[in-house]
Amino acid sequence: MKRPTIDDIARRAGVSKGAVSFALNGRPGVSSETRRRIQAIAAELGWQPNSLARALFDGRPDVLGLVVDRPARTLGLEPFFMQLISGIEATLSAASVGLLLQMTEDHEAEISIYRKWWAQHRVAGVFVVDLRVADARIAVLEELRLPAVVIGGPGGTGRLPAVWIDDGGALAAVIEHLAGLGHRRIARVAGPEELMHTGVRTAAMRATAARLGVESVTVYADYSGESGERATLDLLRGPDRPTAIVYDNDVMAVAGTAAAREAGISVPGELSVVAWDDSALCLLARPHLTAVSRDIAACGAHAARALLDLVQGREVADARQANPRMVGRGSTAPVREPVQLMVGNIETKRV
Amino acid sequence: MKRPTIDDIARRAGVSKGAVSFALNGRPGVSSETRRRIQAIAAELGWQPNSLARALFDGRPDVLGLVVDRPARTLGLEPFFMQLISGIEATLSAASVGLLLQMTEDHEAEISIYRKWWAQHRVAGVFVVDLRVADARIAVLEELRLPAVVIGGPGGTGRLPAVWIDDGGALAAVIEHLAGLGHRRIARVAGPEELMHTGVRTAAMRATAARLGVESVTVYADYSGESGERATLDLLRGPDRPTAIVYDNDVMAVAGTAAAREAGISVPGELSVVAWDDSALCLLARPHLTAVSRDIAACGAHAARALLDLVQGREVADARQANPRMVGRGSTAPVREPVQLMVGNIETKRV
DNA sequence: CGACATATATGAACCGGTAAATCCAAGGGG
DNA sequence: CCCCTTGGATTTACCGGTTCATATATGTCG
Repeated sequence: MKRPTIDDIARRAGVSKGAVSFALNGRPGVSSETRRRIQAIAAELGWQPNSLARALFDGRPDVLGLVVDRPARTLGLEPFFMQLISGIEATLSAASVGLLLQMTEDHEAEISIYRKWWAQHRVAGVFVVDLRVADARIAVLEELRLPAVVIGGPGGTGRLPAVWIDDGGALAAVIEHLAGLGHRRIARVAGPEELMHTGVRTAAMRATAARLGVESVTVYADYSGESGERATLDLLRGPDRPTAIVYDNDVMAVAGTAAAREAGISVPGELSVVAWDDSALCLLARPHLTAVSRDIAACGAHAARALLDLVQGREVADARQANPRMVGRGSTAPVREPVQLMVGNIETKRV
Repeated sequence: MKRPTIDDIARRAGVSKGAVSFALNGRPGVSSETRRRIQAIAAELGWQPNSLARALFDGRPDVLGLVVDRPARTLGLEPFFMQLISGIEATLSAASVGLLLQMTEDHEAEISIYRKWWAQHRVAGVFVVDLRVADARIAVLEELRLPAVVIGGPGGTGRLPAVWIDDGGALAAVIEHLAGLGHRRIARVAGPEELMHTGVRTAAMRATAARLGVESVTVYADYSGESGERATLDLLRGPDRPTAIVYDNDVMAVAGTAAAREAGISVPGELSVVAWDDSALCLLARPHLTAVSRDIAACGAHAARALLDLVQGREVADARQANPRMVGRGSTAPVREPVQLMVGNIETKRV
């Protein structure tokens, strides 16, 4: 099957190539009569612009790129990416812009992918995810002048526009909720320390805990179920056993909950659990997990719109997304009597 | 930053554009001395071919496409796609070929994406997943002569090469295993009936059950946790309660197991459970789920190699991937005494 | 009625590669 | 000494669009 070109249309319409281009792109230079005729022929032939020719001319393809740099092992269960991608995709496909996806397991490799994409004119811009503290990608993208939108932040994104969800506020709300239930020793099993939002949450946790006068401790894991399990058991066997644990993703929360119960610690009786990212996983676990729910797809959609704008040379401002909210379920409960009493006493004395 | 072109190199080397092209593509027509000089300059300038110009010339971009047509809701937890994509990606990125990803929630829409991709010269070929019975995509792709490799089958793929995993054999092995444990009433919570591999598994189940003289029943669900839960409860409350259930994916298996236990049915005491797709999810559940383990990433990698070959005009044969194997864990056990005795009696009488 | 603006269309250049055709000089054979 | 081959390079056309400079007609106005 041969794909029609504007030359075919021009011949059929008995006009020049240029006229066809004008007619199909809605720019002046052809009579409305001719325009209609040309459009009719184009429709009849099923003509579609050759994206390569177009992109070659204006030096920029209508494709945006996303590099995912996480071990495939932890990626599979992580609903985050699929949701993010589906949000991005919804916006891009409406704009007839493609999404180029590449996976890697190495920060340096990711940077060289950007360089390559840029040099080969493969993408007009990129989405940056999993922002790190002092992220090396930022400087490279600025140097290349490759349009980029960072999903994450705020801060640490240089001159690149950022789209983010207020993790700090959400974590504060979680701590407040737990403190309200009487918890006085709250632990958190966090994601990798080098990730920016891990730091944001840690800071928020520290501040909120201090404000409310509760103890807090953060241990770092890698988002995988095994790491969550290990971290949980360490916390539960340690000297000051927490009465509540907040997890930085739902995979670790589910694994941690199962591990705790196997160790004979009832959830939520002796331990309350809060998950981050409210995916179906939280409903697969028993009890159902209380979780922080964020609209990740909406965030992706917003980032996509921002990047489309940026590529077209428009100014783009940083944007905080709708606040996450906590969905209460069966994994959180008031602290049990003995502990509560003791704490109560202390509190009473203080008053 | 300006990206160097072969013209820049030609000027620097004091030769013509053509000479540079020959030198950099390793074709005859330049002396080895000149070739070295040109290559050195190209390396120094950090030249990379403009993929658009190249693709425009030979009418085919070095990009392959994948359309994922599943509701975003069930996609998130489905480790299948991430594993498949990561396998595909590993092969493609080694070959410097991009992967264009698009999501949709509509079979018809998927077909029009193919037409559009083809008409716009966006991809050189596509991967087809979730093969259906009498799949409408096959004819369209053949008509367009768009190179395509079907991940799924065998059969029903027309003239398109297929790469598949032997689901039928694996299901037979599972039934044999369960029958060996004494199970005589085995149910299966399957994926959507319109999917080809669902049918393959159903046929294998029926045949194996008949051969071994066990009862089998299949009910259809949609891969989501809720649907798995519902199907499980229906089976357990029905007249002939099965003593074992095989699930077509791990999400439904986990949900089903949890639902059964909540209904007071012990796993594996009163009910054995086998999951399909051995992801981390199976280890998050309690008890750990016995599962059919397939190397999905390897399958994706193979499909990618096949499609790369196909795009370059080489003949590609159908290929069955390494057989899946069953990983025994805590969710399967011999049938309990009362049932086993009863069945035993019947069997004895028959003999 | 001639000068001039306007509308409509054409032709050619360009984007950055690839490849076929052509050119040129050196070397070999008759 | 001339013809022919051959290696090494150049020229040129082409892929399929976009756009700019340039032609023609048409109409307007002084």
